[in-house]
Amino acid sequence: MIANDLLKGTLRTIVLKLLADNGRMYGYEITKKVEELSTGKIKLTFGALYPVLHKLEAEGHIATEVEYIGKRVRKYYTLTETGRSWTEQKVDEFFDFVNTLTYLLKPTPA
Amino acid sequence: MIANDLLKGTLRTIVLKLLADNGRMYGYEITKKVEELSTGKIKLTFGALYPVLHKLEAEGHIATEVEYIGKRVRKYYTLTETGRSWTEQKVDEFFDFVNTLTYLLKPTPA
DNA sequence: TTATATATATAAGATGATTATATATAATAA
DNA sequence: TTATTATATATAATCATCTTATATATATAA
Repeated sequence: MIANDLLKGTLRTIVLKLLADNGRMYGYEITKKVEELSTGKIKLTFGALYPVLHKLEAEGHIATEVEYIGKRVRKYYTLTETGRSWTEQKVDEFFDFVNTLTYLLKPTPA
Repeated sequence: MIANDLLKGTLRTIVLKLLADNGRMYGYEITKKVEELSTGKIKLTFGALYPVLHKLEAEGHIATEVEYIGKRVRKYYTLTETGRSWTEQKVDEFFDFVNTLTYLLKPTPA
């Protein structure tokens, strides 16, 4: 049984994987990176992103460091130990889902 | 920009594609077929399926025929003309989404 | 005759995303 | 120098979708 959250919550997986690949990142940076990597096809909205980041933090998957760029606050996020293994798991789950769906949507049986 | 409904609403796409491949089907049959094709990995719930079927019908993508098996009612669904082209579009959109996400989640850059 | 499978349907509740709004600094163009 | 755009985070209202629970009824197998 595929985790239902996968059907909706790909956002979490994307955020986690970006942090796994790029070390530490801040929210705004994440939206830019996703837009860049997807050649504009995916644009994360802040109303979705920040709640997800706060939730991941509350769950212990990511940790924060606050930095000041001039007078402007910037919150950097990094994966925790548990966050790292959880990311792998989530990415695997996603590809499992894709394989299943690809099979369902590709063939044209009798 | 990838359609946001894709991130959530793969259920609609699955239902449409099954109807495209198998001609006419009824609700219960669809759940069984999805379970079979996904080797038990995806189990559609009726609380999700029937509202989707009703919505697709209201939108003109599918049409119904009622049949009686003994005394039991069975509602067969078939794609309409617009439903058929819409299905193609939805399936294409899904694979576009998969390609983008695969790129996002696969590489491990610097 | 009792449990399971077939068959459809809706309502309550949870979750997740969009849109709107708020606040503030920094950089660039007019 | 002033207006606009980019940077940066955050929350609330709203909407769509999915899960869980519930209701109803027939057919079949143990």
